[in-house]
Amino acid sequence: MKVTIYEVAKEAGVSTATVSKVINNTGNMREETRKRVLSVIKEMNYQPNLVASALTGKGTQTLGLLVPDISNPFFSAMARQIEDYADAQGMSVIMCSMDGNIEKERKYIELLRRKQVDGFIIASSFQDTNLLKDIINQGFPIVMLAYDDSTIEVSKVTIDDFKGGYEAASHLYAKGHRNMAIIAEHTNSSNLRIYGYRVALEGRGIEFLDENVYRTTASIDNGKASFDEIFQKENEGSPTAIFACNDLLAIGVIQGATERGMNIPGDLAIIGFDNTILATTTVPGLTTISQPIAEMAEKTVELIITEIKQKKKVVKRVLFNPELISRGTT
Amino acid sequence: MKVTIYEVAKEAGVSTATVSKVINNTGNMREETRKRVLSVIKEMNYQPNLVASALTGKGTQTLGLLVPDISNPFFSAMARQIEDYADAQGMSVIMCSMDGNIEKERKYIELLRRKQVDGFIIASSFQDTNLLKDIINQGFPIVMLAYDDSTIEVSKVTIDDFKGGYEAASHLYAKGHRNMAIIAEHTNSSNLRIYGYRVALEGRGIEFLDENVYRTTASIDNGKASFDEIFQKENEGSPTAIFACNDLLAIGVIQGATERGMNIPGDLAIIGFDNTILATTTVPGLTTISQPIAEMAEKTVELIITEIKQKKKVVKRVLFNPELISRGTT
DNA sequence: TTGAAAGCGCTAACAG
DNA sequence: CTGTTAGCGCTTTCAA
Repeated sequence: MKVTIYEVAKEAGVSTATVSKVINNTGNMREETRKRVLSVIKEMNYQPNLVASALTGKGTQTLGLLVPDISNPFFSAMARQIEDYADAQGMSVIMCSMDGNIEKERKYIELLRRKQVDGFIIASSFQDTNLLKDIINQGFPIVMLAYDDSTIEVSKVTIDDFKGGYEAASHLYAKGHRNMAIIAEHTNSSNLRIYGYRVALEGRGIEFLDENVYRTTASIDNGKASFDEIFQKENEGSPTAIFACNDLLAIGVIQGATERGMNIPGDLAIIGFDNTILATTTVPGLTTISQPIAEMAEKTVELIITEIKQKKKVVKRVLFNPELISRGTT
Repeated sequence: MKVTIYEVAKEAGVSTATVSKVINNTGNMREETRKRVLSVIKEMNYQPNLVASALTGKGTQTLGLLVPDISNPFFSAMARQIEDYADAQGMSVIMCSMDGNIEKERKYIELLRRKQVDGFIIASSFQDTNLLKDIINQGFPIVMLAYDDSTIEVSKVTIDDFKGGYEAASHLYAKGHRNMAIIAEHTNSSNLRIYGYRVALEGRGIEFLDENVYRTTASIDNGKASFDEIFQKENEGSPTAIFACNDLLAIGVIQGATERGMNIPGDLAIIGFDNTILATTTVPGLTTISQPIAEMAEKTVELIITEIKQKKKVVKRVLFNPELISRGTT
């Protein structure tokens, strides 16, 4: 049988209240008593039952992390950092991959609610924002990470997507490119990146053409498909550079270009976004826009924990700076 | 205020016992009663508190997943599958990255114990096996995934590492290589892979030399460092092929070789292990030995859940077959 | 078919 | 400084 606070109390010759106090370092008591209880705890290898403790109102010390797909290197890198910072605060994290699927979103949100998680971290995107609004109304702390939906009033930690797009375009321009295409997702952040890219180009007198924007969803295969689409218009005006809104897409482009025997960056320059591990494994290495994942994760955890502790809603926006990592593809 | 089973009971004009029965689909009752309770539940948007339910003895419906590092693509792929299969059984998973760090192992194990997880999945490796033995003795269900330590008596789901090594060597031999090196980790599974590799070579009359085995830990940088080590012996007998015991190491080798201007696979053939997403992003693609991650994850979840439900230890060993995925590096 | 009531293990007034 | 006790929200006999 598992040892409970009662056994410890009896063995130490005190009440459960006293034991509870030493566990939680609350209240005062004679040093001698504390010592004795402590030694009994150790001797019996007593492990407080956090479920019972949670039931009395002290939270579950667990966070729900909702990402599109934990097996995507960008999110797993993010998850890892979140795990570390959360753990440093005594919090565990339950991971949930949504796959952009509304049904999964509903199921997971409900499950986490029932499990009484202390807060939610929503990363990157979410389809059914009404679900989010519901839990916000129910008073659950939420922080959005790398995801900005202005209709949702919660703290948000994001990168400056506009600036990222601007820098990508500026970099390509500096390398001499005048005709470029962009492969983007159907997301808010992609839109901002496109906008930054556009402003950078127009500021340099280059016309921005909507037809040079290709939309798809993040995957290597889709990147390759977009590449094919771009280059099957066998016209003379093919772009000399492509800005992909994430590394996965950029790698698809690299693969497509390589298959066609194109030289990178000679025939085609490529720049990605996110600076995932994948950007370091290609040959040549992928030039990309880096997000400071660790700092973003740290800030996210800090915000959510603050909100949990204060037991009142806080709404802050924290914006991080993107950084261009120049490698071989440009 | 959150709505509890009491409010529901009162509103429906029944006792909490009855509400509990309809939630859990237990006991019998008039259909009309059930209907009425159900409608009140819906109308009040009642969400049963799983923490309270856990306290009464019905488990927490959560699993602890202990991996070396969730940001490593192999483990994040694994985690994703485990999450899916666990969720299908109504279980959540708390992720924990150990980093091969004994202190973290101790902390996480203790935390998960206190949180009353229903079971543990230990993936790939673990330093302090005594911790494992302790929780086994305390009756916690455990399954080991892609990790075989014969001193620990629990269910295990692994790949046939011997066969994987054997096939890697056979493949290289078939491609005409006679002088090869192997980069391995300090793990049991690496040892088995080396052994399979050795048997394959010796069976073909090739002498196996211990000096051709390089040991390190999994990372791209270490792979590159091992490559350098192999080729800095500027002797004439440099290997024409390298078998790396995982994709990360293999990619380090690709990078090292590329930097030296070597042609792959012309000057050097490379084969990895795991078939992670990284193997698809290199150019040329990395030939590697694939582990059936989805099936392994499914089996793992099945075993742990069976053990949890039966409330008694079961010890099974499930072995999966590796598969050679031939790409451009050989 | 339904309900009363005793827990599950811990916490937090409150009293002594 | 320490203990008594009433919950936290749900489940589960056992009676009725």
